[in-house]
Amino acid sequence: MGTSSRRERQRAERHRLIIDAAREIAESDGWDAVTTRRLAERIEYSQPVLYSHFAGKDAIVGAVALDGFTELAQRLRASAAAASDGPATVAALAEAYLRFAAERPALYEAMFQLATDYPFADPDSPAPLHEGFGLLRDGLAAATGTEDLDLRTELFWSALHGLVTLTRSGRLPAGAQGERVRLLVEHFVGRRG
Amino acid sequence: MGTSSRRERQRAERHRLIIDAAREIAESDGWDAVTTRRLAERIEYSQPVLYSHFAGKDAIVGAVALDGFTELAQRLRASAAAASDGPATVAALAEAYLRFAAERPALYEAMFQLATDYPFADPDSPAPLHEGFGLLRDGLAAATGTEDLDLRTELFWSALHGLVTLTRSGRLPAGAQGERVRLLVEHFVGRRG
DNA sequence: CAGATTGTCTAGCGGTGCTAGGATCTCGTC
DNA sequence: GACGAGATCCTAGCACCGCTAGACAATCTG
Repeated sequence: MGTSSRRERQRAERHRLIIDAAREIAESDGWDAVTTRRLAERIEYSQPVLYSHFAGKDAIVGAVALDGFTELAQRLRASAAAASDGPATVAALAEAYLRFAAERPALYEAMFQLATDYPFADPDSPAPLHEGFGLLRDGLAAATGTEDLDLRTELFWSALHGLVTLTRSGRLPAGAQGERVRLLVEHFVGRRG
Repeated sequence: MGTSSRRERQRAERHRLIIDAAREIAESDGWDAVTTRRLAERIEYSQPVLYSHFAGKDAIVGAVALDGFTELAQRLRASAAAASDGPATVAALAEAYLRFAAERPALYEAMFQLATDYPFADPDSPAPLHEGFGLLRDGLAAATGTEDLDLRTELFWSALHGLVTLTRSGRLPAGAQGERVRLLVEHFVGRRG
């Protein structure tokens, strides 16, 4: 039984190793470079071992995406905690969101383009997603009240996500992101001069 | 020379045939089902023929995407023309945009997820993209003036695009799209009651 | 030590985008 | 009308993909 607990621990370590390897390859060479053969080589096991940990490649991507949602929630939490009043919180959240997307492009891609599961509002959705949505909602509530709060949060998230994807694909010029954030916050917390 | 013009015409027809075949397969079975082998079978030629028309599969997807941008611009133009005043135009544009994305999912995917070229604001970008952006801009200008117009147009497009992708991936519940459009327009043309 | 169980690897399946090289068909010229 | 030149097209195959069956080795159990 002592041995079997060691086995379980080693298995968990290898599980983590696979996820980290996938993330590292994706961050350095893009998700196209994340193939089961390369993953196997990286973790120094053969391909079939991957399938004893995950149902398939999609599940591995999904695990990386979940890590991403955790990191995003962390960043949003920190930025909201550091802001002074309601409107400043909304601005800080937006900036933190866009900064995360810019600094972790492979992670963001896994979260929103590759792993299409994990719905937001669903009670069954993993905690980090729930928390991320909740942080945005609380920020908006502090700045603008609770009317249509869920819908406005969804809209706010949509605008942020749209900015990220359109900027990333080169559709929007990358330069004026700061100005766009300013306008975004203006539109969502009401204008004042 | 009469024969060579016929040859050119036939080549152009086959070019069109390839694009339409790709679009049809994508719309009925998804883009994963659009393979060069299936395309070749559909147009009743062998695979290499595809490569005498397009540089690769990406170029075929890009051609479908361009068709999509043309159709989107057409819809936006029609909906703007039918609207009464400025705010109504903005609402009509938003509704037309979301309706297009909902009715032509494969086309929208080609335009925004698969064919990452074609920037918006660039003067070199194809006419339909330019026109689509211009229609959104003109609608916003009629409702809200010209201050920060380009940036606000980019933001408006981002919000629409974010709504589309998050809804499509199941992240947002599909039901309340009408309410979200109402809020979106409210946020962009100013609140009144 | 023998047997059962667990863990891992080799080898291979059917699929992908893409291309080299040969066959065929059409055309202008004699 | 026969013929060489050139355009046109197809067969066959490359390297890669995600995934899996079945053989092999290591470990635990009686």
